[in-house]
Amino acid sequence: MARRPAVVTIADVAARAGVSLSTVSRALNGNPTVDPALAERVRAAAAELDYTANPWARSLVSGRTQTIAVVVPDLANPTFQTILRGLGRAAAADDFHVLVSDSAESVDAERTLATTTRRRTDGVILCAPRMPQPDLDALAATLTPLVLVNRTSPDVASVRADYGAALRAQLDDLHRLGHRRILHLSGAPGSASGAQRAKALDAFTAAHPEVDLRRLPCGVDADAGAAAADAVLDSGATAALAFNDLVAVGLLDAVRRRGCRVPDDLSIVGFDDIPFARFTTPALTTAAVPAEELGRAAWVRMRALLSGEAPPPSLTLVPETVVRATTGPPPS
Amino acid sequence: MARRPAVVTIADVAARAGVSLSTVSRALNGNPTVDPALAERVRAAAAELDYTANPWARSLVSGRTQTIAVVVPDLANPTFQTILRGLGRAAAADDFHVLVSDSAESVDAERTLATTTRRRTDGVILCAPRMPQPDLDALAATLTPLVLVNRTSPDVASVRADYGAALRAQLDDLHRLGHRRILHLSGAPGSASGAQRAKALDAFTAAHPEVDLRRLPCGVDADAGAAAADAVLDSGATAALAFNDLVAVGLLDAVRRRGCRVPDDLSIVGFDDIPFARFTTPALTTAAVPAEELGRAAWVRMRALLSGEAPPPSLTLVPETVVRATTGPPPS
DNA sequence: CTGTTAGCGCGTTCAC
DNA sequence: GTGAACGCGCTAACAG
Repeated sequence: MARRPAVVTIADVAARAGVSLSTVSRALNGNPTVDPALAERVRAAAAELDYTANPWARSLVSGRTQTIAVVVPDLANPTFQTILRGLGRAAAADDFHVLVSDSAESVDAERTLATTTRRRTDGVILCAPRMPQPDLDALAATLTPLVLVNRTSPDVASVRADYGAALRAQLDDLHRLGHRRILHLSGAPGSASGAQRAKALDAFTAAHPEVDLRRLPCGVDADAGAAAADAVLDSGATAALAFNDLVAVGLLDAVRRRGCRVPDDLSIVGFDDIPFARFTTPALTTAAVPAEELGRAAWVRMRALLSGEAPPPSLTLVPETVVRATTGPPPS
Repeated sequence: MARRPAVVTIADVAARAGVSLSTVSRALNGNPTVDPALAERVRAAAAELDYTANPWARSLVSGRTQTIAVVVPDLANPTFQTILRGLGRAAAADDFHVLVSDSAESVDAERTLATTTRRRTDGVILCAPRMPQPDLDALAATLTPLVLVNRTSPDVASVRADYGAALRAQLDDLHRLGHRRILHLSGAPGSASGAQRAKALDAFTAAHPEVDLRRLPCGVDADAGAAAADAVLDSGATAALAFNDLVAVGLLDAVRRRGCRVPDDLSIVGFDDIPFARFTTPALTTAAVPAEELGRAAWVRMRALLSGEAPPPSLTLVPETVVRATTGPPPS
């Protein structure tokens, strides 16, 4: 049984202003074909009654909700938090609301959530780093408007960071410092950025046969980084590149507890530049993924899509290397 | 002009199953007065057509949206992120959606957002740490169902951490260690938890006249903590209690850069136990606010409210002190 | 320029 | 047990 809250409807406003429903609707929606005097009277009545159009009724007829859906794998990940924040604030500035869902790292949930939340919103912005490409393409075909974050699919608007380019820069920096035994903590298998990075790794190996560049499968959080500490130390590598800052932080802490000096004994490089990267000891060298900017850019594309315009071209930002204090020359 | 996407409606299902609209509606809503065989036929038809009821039409008639609104001051704050995560996952488990808004630390925006998002959802969960109590009470009177996080108001469901009790415990620990000159970095003025803490500070001062306990106004983020470093060092205090871990982290980093040894020269205590607190150097002593649990508990109360039940009593969790390595005896 | 009318897609009384 | 009809609150055609 519906609790029907006693709210004021357009009929109340019409009665108070002494006009018809349509006039109220037109006046409040800024339709220019209304007599300015009447429009003013309507606005006054609406204000006195504290009237706001029922969003569901409005959506039912207009097909629009002023709301977008955002799907992320895990709200505990600083990068997604930051993307969400940038996105949310940008959308709010355009009077749009944001429906978030956290897929708990489940690709199935991502697919389901994207579809179900689409039904209650005007479009979806999807972060699905580990969804297989064919699945993503198939999903994208059924989902519009859609903006992808850190993924691409044919004819789909997207914004992404160039993980490959940034990794290349990090490798070059390490090489320039003299490192010849480098370990890459590769994160969970199957991620899209992981593929970009694998390519960069391959290219680097081809270009620098003198470098022993190995990969170590690994998780994506601080615990995973800590768990990898022994393997990293045993590997004899002089530098470790972490999948992200969380992994780097966990690794840094764990190796230091084992008496390893960073960067004297081991250089550590993160990825993302989360807010805390500045505050590790030593401060973490990393690549700054402009997550807030990605969020804003995703909104800009969604907004264009919603107004039927062609969205700005897909955006690729290359994370800038920020050298702090966890990197240095290899031990001699 | 409404883009009317070609979606299947209840009428399509009815036609396919060879029954009336009402039967489809009843069958799909589990109304027991439908012939089981018919119900099955309807479900089959719905499945084949991949039918889902239009949520806006459903909301329009039922008055329910399966969505709740969450308003937070800043999505960049780890505590709110964690609350949101716990809340979101709990709500999702009950098939509810979450509409988030970030007020950008503006009390005005909090008020507005709470009201406007209420109209598109079934209830709101409000984190408004700095809204003056009279304003909060007034807002609460117009907003139902409502669950407050870290605030209370007469007859309003709420979940909170007991900042006073936790601060008391921290002060006792410091006193037991021998500290007699203690500085409290009090955060932005006007926050509710700030008031609780002020009381705890007053009580401690009354009970321990031998202790020089001072307060230093301060912001709520790492930059604020860093900015307070000189003042803290000049004060001659042997221990500093930060408003939250962000402030503590900023302070810790800044004093160490100035050559101050922590905890030998200065003990630092945080508040919240954000994920990163384990990874500072030294690891941060703090009070663990169970943010994820608060989020879950907020949802449990909202769910009760939504089903017309009396919500569980207001919850007050006392953050547990977690002693790590930034605290020790004062310098002798 | 304004009022009347007809849906938007669904849940839910009512009769049958 | 099932179907027809109404109405949720609003916008957009259509007259006037």
